[in-house]
Amino acid sequence: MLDPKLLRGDPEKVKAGLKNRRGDPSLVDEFTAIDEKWRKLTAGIEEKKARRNAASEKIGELKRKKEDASALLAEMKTLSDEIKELETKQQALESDLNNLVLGLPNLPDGSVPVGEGSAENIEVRSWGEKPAFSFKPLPHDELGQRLGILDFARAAKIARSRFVVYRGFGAALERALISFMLDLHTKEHGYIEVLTPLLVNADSLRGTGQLPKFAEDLFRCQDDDLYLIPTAEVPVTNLHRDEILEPEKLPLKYVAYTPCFRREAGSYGKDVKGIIRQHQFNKVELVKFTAPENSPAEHEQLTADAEKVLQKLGLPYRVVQLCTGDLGFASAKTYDLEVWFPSEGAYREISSCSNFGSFQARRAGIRYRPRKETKPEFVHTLNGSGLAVGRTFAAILENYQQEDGSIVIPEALQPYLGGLRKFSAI
RNA sequence: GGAGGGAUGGCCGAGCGGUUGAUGGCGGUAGUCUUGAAAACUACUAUGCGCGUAAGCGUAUCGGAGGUUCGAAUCCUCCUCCCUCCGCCA
Repeated sequence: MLDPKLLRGDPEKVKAGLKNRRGDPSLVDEFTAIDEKWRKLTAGIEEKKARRNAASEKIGELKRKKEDASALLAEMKTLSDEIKELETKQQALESDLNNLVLGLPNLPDGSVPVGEGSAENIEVRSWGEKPAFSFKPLPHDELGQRLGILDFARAAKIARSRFVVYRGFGAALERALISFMLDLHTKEHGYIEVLTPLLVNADSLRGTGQLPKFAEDLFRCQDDDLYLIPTAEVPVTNLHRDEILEPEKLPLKYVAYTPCFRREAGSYGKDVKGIIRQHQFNKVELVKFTAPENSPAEHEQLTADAEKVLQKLGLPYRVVQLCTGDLGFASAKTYDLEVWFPSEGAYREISSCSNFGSFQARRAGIRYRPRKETKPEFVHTLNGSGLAVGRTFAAILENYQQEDGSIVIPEALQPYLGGLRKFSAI
């Protein structure tokens, strides 16, 4: 959520920011118009309430002295009715204002390149050497099926399309990746591991920005009004919703493994093959709460922490900075990590590391007190995948495939697979 | 699922229609005392919103949403969460 004071104080700046990220600047004018009405109305209501409060006190006094208060009483009756009527109008304005503000995306950070879409994203750096093959490298889904470790047909039978069954070594590899990532981030990067609910309420989704705008992307349990999480960002960031954090505890760093559930509405026909785009996938997520002045540095570090996973696994990747037009709804600045897929001869997103500034903190009421005597301020929140496990699985199959159809296990992963160095179909 | 009990400020805990934003305690901050510290004592110590350059003024907030009333932390209705007992269950 944007600061209403910024919306009021510098509407032109907000409009410019919205334009850059392909938002609708006219919403700012709409806000101003409703806000002005609201303020006028509110001032009137408060003035009436002040009168009522004063009179009520007097009535109490009169009654205690057993004097007659009926004239005042009658007067206050009509005043109270007036207030009630005005408050109905006020509530309508507030709800309009609220919906409007909750629908506004975050403003891009000043350091983000202006651009229309993914074509204008900027490669920041790349790492690793793309493997050279003396044969035509196969796509991961084909490898997985040949090795008997991925089963799409049966997953579609028991659920529907865009689900997968991991079998045998496949299941073990997925589990090994999860453990490896969690160990790396907890033991070497200082994150606290959390295991959260996978179902969350609407307040949580509003806090991180998935609601109200992106309801169609979520699986919802209608009877209970709970939603399956689309990312661990939701439960982990909301861990501290409506809290005031101790400044000495910042930065607070969490890592969480969770399955993620996405309806993928509107992506029909996109990535239909393989495990790149599934309704359910595993992800290890990094989440940070920081003081505002530290968030840029923490953002760089978080990105580096995610990169470390790819480096240890020996997977070639590049870091891309998203331009203003490609930024996610809540993000002020984002780096995508893209891993190399030999079968496609292309890099594909495997992690997205974002600084949300105070956008989520304001929605979710996450604050800290810089000093004992100062007022609480909103923290900055950041998060990034460290990494998307399914896509990491796919990248390993593709990058480590051998001509005989076997898969070489990256060294860092071997301890998690009982020392296995290579997997071949049985 | 059935029967009961509860939710109040950073925390504990009073209040149960009329200066109650809310007694008291703990914690915190500042000061007095002390060579220093502890102890003791004194003062201060919630947040949102509006108006105002500011001091400040107004208003709202006692789990949430409604209602009754001139006036609600206190009464009524619905909802959520927590606790105890029974049932069921991994």
